[in-house]
Amino acid sequence: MRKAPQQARSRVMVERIIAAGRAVLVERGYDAFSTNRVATTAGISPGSLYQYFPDKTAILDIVIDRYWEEVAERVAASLADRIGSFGPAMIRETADALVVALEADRELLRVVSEELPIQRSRDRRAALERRVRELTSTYLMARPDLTRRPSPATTAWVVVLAIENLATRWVLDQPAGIDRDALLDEIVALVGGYLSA
Amino acid sequence: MRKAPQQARSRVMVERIIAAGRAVLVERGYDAFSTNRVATTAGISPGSLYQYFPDKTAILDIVIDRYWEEVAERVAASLADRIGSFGPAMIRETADALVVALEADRELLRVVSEELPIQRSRDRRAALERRVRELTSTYLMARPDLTRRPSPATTAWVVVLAIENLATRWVLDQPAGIDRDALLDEIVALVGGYLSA
DNA sequence: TCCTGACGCGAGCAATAACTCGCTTTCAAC
DNA sequence: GTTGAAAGCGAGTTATTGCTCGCGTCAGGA
Repeated sequence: MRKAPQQARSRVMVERIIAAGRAVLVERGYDAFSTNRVATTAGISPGSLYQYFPDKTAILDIVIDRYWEEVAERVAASLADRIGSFGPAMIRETADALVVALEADRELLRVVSEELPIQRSRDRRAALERRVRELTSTYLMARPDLTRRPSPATTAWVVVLAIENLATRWVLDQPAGIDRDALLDEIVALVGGYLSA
Repeated sequence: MRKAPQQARSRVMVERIIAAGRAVLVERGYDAFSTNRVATTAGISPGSLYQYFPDKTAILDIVIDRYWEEVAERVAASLADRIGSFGPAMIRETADALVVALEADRELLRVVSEELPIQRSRDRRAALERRVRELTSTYLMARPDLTRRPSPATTAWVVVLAIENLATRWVLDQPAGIDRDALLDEIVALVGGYLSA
């Protein structure tokens, strides 16, 4: 950020710009994400925009960061509720929390996952993924009775990737014949079967 | 294509343009994929480019189409070799064929998967995915003894998505501590465990 | 060899977009 | 109320890019 907003009106404007950025992204797509259009949508002038954001990508980054932050927070909250539980129920509930979090802003998920040059959101997403993977890995090391797989790190990699991808594709594609409960059944079967294979 | 090349030299040029398109994509990234740069890289003038391609996206589409075509062909060839076989060996060999096919042009895979606004390659990729899914689904219906999962369509969706994603991420991220054999072990365990869950 | 159409060229047009700068308006401390 | 700084404006600058068009060149059949 180029300069910290000091007065209340400017803090409001920064928020309006971010909100407008999200709106443009969702309603017009990434191609239409120009500084001029974001400014117009926010009801301000391009010059004002550049008082607080050094360039176009800074706005984009904040929108994306906030999105993943929100997803992470929701999943983390669900996990915190169930510390100590384990087995199929835990898998199911965690997957459910992820699906709910992704569904909360399906339109932005679509843009972020399918339209954006992924490089942009990659770092933040990878960081989130790594955190979850490490959590899973240490959990597996602490409870070796839960699986017959030899390497906790590898196992965590597989599980996290599989769940993340299934949840994302399900939310975006809404495949016919698979409702939410069916999806969770499949995820539990996939992960459960894998861990005891 | 705007006009069919008739003489040999123009046919050569069309190929040179496509090759240059691939090169620009791989070496400079999607952002640098401009018609002028593609023309310069091909050693021709922008005007010549437009004699055969109606617009920029036409070149891009051909490059991407050819990539997925090649991947599909390699996997299909591997499957054709093993018609009739089944079980863990088939899973392993098919996954292996996919990994090999994706590794053949890792750099282009990176651009196509991570840098391109996915919408571009989505149709072709989705078509390929659907073909494989339907194949898997009918196979599962013909051999209900192979799995305990109730819905062949859903099972195929899960299996294809999981394998595709694990293979792609492995090729692109080269995760430490997981070599090719380990990856295939994990895929076999994941899919095998799931089918008998 | 000549001629016609296919081929190829590259300067340049039109549109767009990121970003700036000189100016006015608003705020708040005194 | 005065004043200096912060906030806000929007026309304009610069750079890029997709694409065209008029003109010269080359291939190959007669």
